[in-house]
Amino acid sequence: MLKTHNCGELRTEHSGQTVTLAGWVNNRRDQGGVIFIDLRDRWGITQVVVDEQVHEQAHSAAEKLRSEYVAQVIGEVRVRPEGTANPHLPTGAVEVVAREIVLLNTSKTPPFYINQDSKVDETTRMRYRYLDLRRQRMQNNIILRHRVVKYIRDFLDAQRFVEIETPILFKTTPEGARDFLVPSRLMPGNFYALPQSPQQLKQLLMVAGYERYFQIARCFRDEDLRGDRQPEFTQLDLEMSFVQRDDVIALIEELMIQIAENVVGKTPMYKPFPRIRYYDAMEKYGSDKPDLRYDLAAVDITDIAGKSAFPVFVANAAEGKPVKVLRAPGMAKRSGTALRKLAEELETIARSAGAKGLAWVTLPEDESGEVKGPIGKYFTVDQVLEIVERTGAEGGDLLLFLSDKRETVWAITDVLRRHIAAELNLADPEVLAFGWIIDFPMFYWNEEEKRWDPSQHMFTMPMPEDLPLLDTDPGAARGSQYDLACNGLEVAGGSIRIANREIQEKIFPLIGLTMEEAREQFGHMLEAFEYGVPPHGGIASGIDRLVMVLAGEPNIREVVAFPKTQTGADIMAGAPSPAEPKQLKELHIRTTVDG
RNA sequence: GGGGUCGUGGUGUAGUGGUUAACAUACUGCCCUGUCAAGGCAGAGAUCGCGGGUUCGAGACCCGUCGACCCCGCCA
Repeated sequence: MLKTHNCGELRTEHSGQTVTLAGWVNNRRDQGGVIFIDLRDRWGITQVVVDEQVHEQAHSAAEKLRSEYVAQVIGEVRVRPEGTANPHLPTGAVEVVAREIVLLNTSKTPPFYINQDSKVDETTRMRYRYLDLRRQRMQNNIILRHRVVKYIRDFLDAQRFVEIETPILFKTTPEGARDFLVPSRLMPGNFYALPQSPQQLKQLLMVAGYERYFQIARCFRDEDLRGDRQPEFTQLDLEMSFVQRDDVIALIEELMIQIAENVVGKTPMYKPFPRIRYYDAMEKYGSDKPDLRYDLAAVDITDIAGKSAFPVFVANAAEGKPVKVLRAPGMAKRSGTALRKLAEELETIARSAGAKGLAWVTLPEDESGEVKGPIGKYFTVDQVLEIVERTGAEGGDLLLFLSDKRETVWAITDVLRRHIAAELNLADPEVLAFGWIIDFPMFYWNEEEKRWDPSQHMFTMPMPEDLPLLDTDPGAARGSQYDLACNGLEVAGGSIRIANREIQEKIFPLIGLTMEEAREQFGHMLEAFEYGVPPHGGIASGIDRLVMVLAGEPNIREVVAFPKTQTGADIMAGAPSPAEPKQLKELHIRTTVDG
C-alpha cells in the first residue's frame, strides 16, 4: 500500500507516529516559508504542513503541487500548535509534518470545482462525470447507495432469503413498457428483450421451491425519462411463498424503517406506516403516491355547494360531479396584487391538469372581516361556516374550489397540492414520510383499445372477497396490490400473485388476450403453474428512487454513478452511437436511418 | 409527439437595442513562516451554443437549429 493511514482518521492520539498518506490535493496554501496542503481521499482531509527550514526537499516538491494533483506524503503526525486547530475538520486537531512528498501524478485544471459543492451546469458534470463523482456530495450519495444495498442483502440473508440472478437477455412481452431489444446473431431476425423486471422469473423460482428469493436486479424500460426515471434502473426484487399480503408489507416496512434509522439516521415520520386505500388517497390527495410530509387534503363539499347560489356548482352537483375544497394555509394574507397573481398562477396550474377554471375565496383574518373572492357572494354565512368547519380552515387561508369529473378533480388536487406545498416549503427533504397504498382496482378501462388493462400486471391476485366481481363488474374488483410511497415518490410496489389456473384464465379475456395468445406469450408460465405452485407474493422496490429520497436529492441522476440524460444519452462516452456496417450485417440488421 | 425554462472567459453570474462585454472565483507569475473561503501585487483568459433575419447598430428582438433541464403524453 502507498499509504499507512487514510486522510480522515488521524487524531491527537496518533501524535508522534510516522505515517504515509496518499490522495489528491484538495487545496494548497503557500505562505512562502511554509506551505499547507489539504490532502484528500475518500475518508477525509488532512492538513499537511511543509516547512522550508526543516525539510527543504519536501518544500520544493510542495511548491509544484496544484489542485487535484495526486501525491504521497510521508511525515510525522503532531498536535497543531495552540490556536491553529480547525474545528470544521474531523482531523483538525492534528497535522502531518511532511518529511517527503512524492508526486504520483499531475492533473489538468479541473473544469469545475471538486473541493466545493457549487452549482455546475449538468452537461459539464456529465461530460466529466468521473470528476463530478470525485466531489463530496456525489461520494456521499454513491456510498450511501452501497450501504443501503449492503443493508438489504444482510437483512434478507438473515431472513433466509436467497439471492438468485436472472437473465438480462430474455423474452419480449407485449404488455407494459416498451422493451429494449437485442438482435440475435445466431438466430437471424429474432430478438431478445432486456427485462423490465424479473417478474415472471421470480414467480418461476417460487414454483422451483426456493420460497424466499431476492435480487438486486437491473431493469430496463424504453420510455421517456423524468427526474425520477432512468431507462435502466435497479430494483430490489423479492418474492415469497406461503405468505399473505400483510406478511410482505410487514417485512418491507421493517426493512425500510431499519434502513432509515440504521443507515441514514432518520426516523420515519409515521411508524407504523399508514395504510391508505387507493380511492381515499385519490379523493384526499389526488395521487396514488401522495407526499405525506404534509396534509393539505381535498375535502368534499358537494352537498353544501349544491345548495349554494353558484350555478356551476349546483349544476355539477346535480350531475354527480364532486365539488371539493383545497386549503392553501395563510395564503390569503398576501396583498391584493400578490394575491391576484397567486390566484392566476394557481388557475394556470389547475388548467394544465384539465380544470376549466379555478374558483376561490379568502377567509378574513379576524372574525369581523368578510369572505372575499370571485365566488364568495354565492355562499351564505352558514354555508361558509360549515365549509370552514369541515376543512379545518383558519383565518387568512385561501380556499380553492375544485369541481369537475371525479378523475379531473383528482388530477387538479394533485398538482395544486404539490404546488402549494412547494410554495409554503412544506416538503422538508430531511423528513421521510412512508405510507402504503392498498386496495387498488384490479383494472382500469383502456378506452382506446376497448379493454381492461391490469393496474399492476396480469398475475396480480384479486382480493379474495372480490373474486365474484371478475364476472359481474371487473372495474370494481380490487387487487391484492400494495404500493409504498415516500415523499411523493413510488418507492415499492407488489402484490400477491395468482396461483390458481382458473382465476388466471379469467383474467386473460378481460385484458383482451385470447387463450391462444396467452399460451403463445406466457405458455412457459402457464405450463409451470401446472406443477404445484405455492401461494406466493412479492414486491419490488426502486433502489435509485429509494436512495434519492433517503439522500434528499431532487433527482435520480444524483444517486446513479453514470446516468443518462433526458434524451437517453451518455454524454461522457457518447452513447448511443452508430454501429459499424459489419456489426449490423452480422446481426442481420438494416437501419432505416441514413448513415 | 406536445408545452415550458436555460445556453455570455475554466466555473458561477451581470449585462433593460448604442463606449473597449462587467463582477466573483478558478488559472499563471512574483511576494509572504501558521494558513485552512489564506492574503498582497501583476497577468492571461470570451468568435456571447450554432445558422439565418430585423435594424444605421444585436449578447439582447424574431425565425430556425443543437444541447441540457422541468412537465404532459408514455412509464403493466
